[in-house]
Amino acid sequence: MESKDIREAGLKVTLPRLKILSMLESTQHRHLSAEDMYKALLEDGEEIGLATVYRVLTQFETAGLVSRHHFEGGNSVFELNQGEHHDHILCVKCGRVDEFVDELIEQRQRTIAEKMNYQMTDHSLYIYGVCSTCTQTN
Amino acid sequence: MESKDIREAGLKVTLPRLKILSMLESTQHRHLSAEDMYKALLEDGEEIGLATVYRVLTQFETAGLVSRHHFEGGNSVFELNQGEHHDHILCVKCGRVDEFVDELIEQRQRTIAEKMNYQMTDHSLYIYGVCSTCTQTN
DNA sequence: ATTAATAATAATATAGGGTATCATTTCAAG
DNA sequence: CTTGAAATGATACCCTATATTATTATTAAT
Repeated sequence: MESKDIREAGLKVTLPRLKILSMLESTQHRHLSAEDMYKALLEDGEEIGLATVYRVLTQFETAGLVSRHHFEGGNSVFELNQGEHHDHILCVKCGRVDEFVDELIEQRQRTIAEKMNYQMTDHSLYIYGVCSTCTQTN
Repeated sequence: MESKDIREAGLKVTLPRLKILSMLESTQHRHLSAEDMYKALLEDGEEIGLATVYRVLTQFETAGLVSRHHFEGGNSVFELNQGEHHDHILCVKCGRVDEFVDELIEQRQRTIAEKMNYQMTDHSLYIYGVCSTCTQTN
């Protein structure tokens, strides 16, 4: 019942929003760019404009339904907010994305912000590397 | 003697490159966007094109002389590589940028990459918040 | 110093991600 | 249903950054 989430965000329940939300829920590739989604929707026979995809994703982000990530050297990528906060490790060769949680790093960041007299609002941590598959292949 | 660095990078020593390098060395604002530098050069009466600024900075990055950072919601920012590696904490209100080093976080990142079978090549950590000045002012 | 080979520059066009505009369509409350 | 408000889709546009290319500057060899 995704329509509930949309309604609770103060948005009308429309076909594009339902499609985009369900795509984010269902896909194995949980980190998708707006362009990715646009193309996938086209292939599914949905006539949804690219502008709408961007607009809806921005609204979802504002409503706290999704997060936007700016991975190095690529487009922005969107991810459904579910489960606990996590950071990302990604392969610079194949683009694979994995997630991890590390409470020690989280704490340490809070400590640093305090020490430097910042009221922390957010943080982003990306680890880049070559995944095991790509290491073996090459 | 900045010309040595440029020559060692396999690049010809030209006026634009000298100007850009010395600007990165001298400024208090050690984190500058290409646009920032372009404007500053214009004000100094230098006739250096924006494309050249971008080109030179990319070459410097390739040569390992500077690092490029993608701060949230702004242009790319360039910084001279000197001293040890550090991460950044920045103010979402005034754009102030501070640096910090935390060996514990560094280690932890390496451990995580290992555990997840990634050969780590790089990482980026940005903490966002409101700096002390902006907290008081508002 | 001159010169020739080569690389770099400046100006401009172009690319690419993302947003603004606006006429048309869709939703949902009565 | 009807109707007003909100959302959509098409397109134009903005902005950062890169590609193109004729001209200019640098360097190494004379």
